[in-house]
Amino acid sequence: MSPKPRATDVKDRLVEAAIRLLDDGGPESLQARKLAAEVGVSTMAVYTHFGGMAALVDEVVRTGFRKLSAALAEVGESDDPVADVFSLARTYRHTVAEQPQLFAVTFGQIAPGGKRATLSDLTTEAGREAANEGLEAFDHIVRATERAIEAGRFRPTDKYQAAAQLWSALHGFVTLEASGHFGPGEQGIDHILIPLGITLSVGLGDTVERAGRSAEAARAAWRAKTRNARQGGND
Amino acid sequence: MSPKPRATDVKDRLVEAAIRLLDDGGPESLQARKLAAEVGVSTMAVYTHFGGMAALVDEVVRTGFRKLSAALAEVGESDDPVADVFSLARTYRHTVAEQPQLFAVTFGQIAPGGKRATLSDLTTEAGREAANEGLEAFDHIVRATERAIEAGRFRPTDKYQAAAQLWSALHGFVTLEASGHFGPGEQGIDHILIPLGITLSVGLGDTVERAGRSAEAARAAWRAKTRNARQGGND
DNA sequence: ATCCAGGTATAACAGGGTTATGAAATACTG
DNA sequence: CAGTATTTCATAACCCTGTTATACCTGGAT
Repeated sequence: MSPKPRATDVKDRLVEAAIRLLDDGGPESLQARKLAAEVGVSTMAVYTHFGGMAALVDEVVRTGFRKLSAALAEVGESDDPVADVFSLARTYRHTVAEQPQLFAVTFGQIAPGGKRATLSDLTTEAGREAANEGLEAFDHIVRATERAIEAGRFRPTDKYQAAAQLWSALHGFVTLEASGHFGPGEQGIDHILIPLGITLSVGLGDTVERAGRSAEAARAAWRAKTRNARQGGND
Repeated sequence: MSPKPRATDVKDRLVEAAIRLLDDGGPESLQARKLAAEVGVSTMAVYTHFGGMAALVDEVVRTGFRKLSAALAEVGESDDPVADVFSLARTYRHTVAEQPQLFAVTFGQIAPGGKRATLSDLTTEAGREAANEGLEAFDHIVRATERAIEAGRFRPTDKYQAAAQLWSALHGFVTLEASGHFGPGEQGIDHILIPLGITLSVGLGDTVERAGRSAEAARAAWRAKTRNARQGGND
């Protein structure tokens, strides 16, 4: 079945190098020749392993969604589902802000070579898997929303509909922030994202006081987590 | 001062042709040679009038923001500012959905050739003007928010902060819808966008009943407008 | 009539993705 | 163990796209 798997990790190394080039030099650096030079192979590797640059980019997109989904999975579930929503928002925003170039590609917004990525016209296998990973990321928001409804914090409504509202708002903020609105640095979080979360929570049925306390709890949890991460040394 | 203004409208025709190519064939169709063929000139025209494809794309971006701003300006101001917010949302969504390729470029999300457009690294004059036009579009939301606060519908808060929340949510919905989530057609409007607007209005201080009535008023106004547009024949 | 300045076409160059081809390396087969 | 098939990879070319160098042409100024 496998006559010559001489260096099978070339495929993975190509994807890793692609993300590295992307982070460093933006989409214009994501070129077959640079990629090959980075890994130490010829450009043919791109075609034997992926079939072309488009499919390799699909794989990069898939990796982005997987990273996002993994980051959201790490948030876990506390006994305050609304605080969990705020934690998911902070994590979503942080993950994207850390690798803006990767996620610009991931969200189908930039595509090296000028291709569009409408999720409907995903042809490659990796592209379809990427769409699934994206839904998986969304599912974390759905579950937190469901628990908020069950806990009586949100009015009983369709959980997907409510989660889609939260996702829209969160994604819009992250996108606009990444595009340079809301100024540089982290000021957009306190000035817009957290107030936006409170507005939505209240609009979905929570009280201003409880939503505010949940936002504060999520902020404390976030500080503790980043402090541990810095002490721990990784990331 | 003007030695040979033989066909000065070439510049405008290039931008028009660029948008046409974009709408029809996506960003990959936006090429200097196709553009020149479409207008009936040589590729040199791109360089004498713009200096390169990048500057031409900046001009396309500027046109997109101007269209958006003009569409929002047409909404006008009624005596129900919250209904105006809903009307702005419908208009924003409709304008983008009508020319998804154009606005994918406009929002700096796709850039033919794989360039990024972070608003911070806009070098050309057209790029800076585009950013201003974008702020102008945002200003329509700010003004409606301001009137909602003055009318006592929204709690007194910073109008920019509240408007940024509305903008994030609206932009996020439009972006995700354009990427293919929320399914095809217009179902996302009733299922997500309008409920999202009600959620935000309530969260910002309005009552559920009044927000719902404003949403309904905006829907009626929208139907009347589209009916007139169809009868009128244009668009 | 002559000169000059700017727009234009032509043709070449540069740098991307892609492909044809052959060599090298491994697993299966006898 | 020899041979064969199959997969990976390097080389070199090909095509397409943005860009540029150059000469021409046009229209107004002198």
